[in-house]
Amino acid sequence: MSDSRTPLYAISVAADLAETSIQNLRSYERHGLVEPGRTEGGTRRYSDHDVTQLLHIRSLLDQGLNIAGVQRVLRLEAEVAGLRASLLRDDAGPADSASGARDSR
DNA sequence: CTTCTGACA
DNA sequence: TGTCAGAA
Repeated sequence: MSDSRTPLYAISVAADLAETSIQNLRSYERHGLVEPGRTEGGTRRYSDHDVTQLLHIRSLLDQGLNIAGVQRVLRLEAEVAGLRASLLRDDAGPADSASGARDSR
């Protein structure tokens, strides 16, 4: 499977893809909006999924949301993604439907 | 490339 | 508060 979470781009490339500055990307990482992988040298490595998330973050920020709001949306989207995954996981029907949203931090 | 500090709207 | 800019 092509993992969309495989580290591909450096921070400069991710900044160009996300149409933002390197400093901003580091700010987002500091606020926990994104968690890019780290290479041996300690350089960040942004994956395709991270870039998509970055574009989403910029969209949310442009819409008037702040870092806290963006983090909230990101968390909710991650939660809905997990819920959707467990929903259409198998047609047999999830025996324990309770295993969806357990800890919402 | 990384981190920190400072300044601006 | 978020973004930009420079320095080590």
